[in-house]
Amino acid sequence: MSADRAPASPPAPTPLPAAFYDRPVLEVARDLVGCVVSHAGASGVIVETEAYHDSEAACHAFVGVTNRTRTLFGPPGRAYVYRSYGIHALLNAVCEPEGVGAAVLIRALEPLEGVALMRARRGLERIEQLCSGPGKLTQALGIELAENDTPLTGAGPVAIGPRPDGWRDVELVASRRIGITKAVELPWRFCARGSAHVSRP
DNA sequence: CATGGGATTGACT
DNA sequence: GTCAATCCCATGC
Repeated sequence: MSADRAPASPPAPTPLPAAFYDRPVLEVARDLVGCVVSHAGASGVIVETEAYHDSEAACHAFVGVTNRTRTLFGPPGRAYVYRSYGIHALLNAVCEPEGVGAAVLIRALEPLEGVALMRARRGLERIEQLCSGPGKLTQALGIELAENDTPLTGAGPVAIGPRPDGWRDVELVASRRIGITKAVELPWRFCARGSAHVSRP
C-alpha cells in the first residue's frame, strides 16, 4: 500500500551536539565547513566560515558582556543572530565554554534542499547567488533576529547537521576575514577549496 | 536623549 | 571602482 512507501526525502540526520561547539573557536570554524544548515524548509552545505573571539577587537564580544553580546558569552551550541547595517540578519554559532565570548560566522552555503523556496525568498534564479554571503543565506533560509539565542542542537528552528557523503574530507583554504576594520591580519576565514558558492574567492 | 558605527548588499559611474 | 539604504546598539552628554 502507499502508506508503506518511503518518505519523499530522507530523514534529517541528528544535529551536532553542544559538545561540538564547546571547543576552541578556530577548530569549530574549520570543522563546520561541509556541515549542513537547515531552517524552514531549506538547507545548504557550509562552504565559508569566520571565527570571532573576545580576545580580538573585531569580535562584538571584545567590549565584554552587554545586552547585545549576552548570547555570545552564553552556552555553546546556540545561534547568535544580529542585524548588520540595519538591513541583514547574520547567523553565528556560539562556541567555547559559557563565559567565553566566541562564535563562528556562517558566511556562505551551497544550496541543498528547498532551492525553489530559496529562489522565491531571494528573488533570484542563479544558484551560485542564492547563499553566497552572510546576509544572502539568512534571507534564503528565512532566518531572522527572533532566532537569536535559540539552540542549534535540535530543539530550535535552526539546526546544523554533520558533513554528508562527499564532504567528509573537504579541503580548506584560510584567509583574512572580510568587512572588518580591526584585527584584519588574522587568517580566521575558512573556505571550501574551489567552491563556486563563497562570498568572495 | 543624541550620535556614530557597522562581521552587507545591490545598484550605479 | 563608488555609494546609499536602514536600524540596532553602545557610548557619551
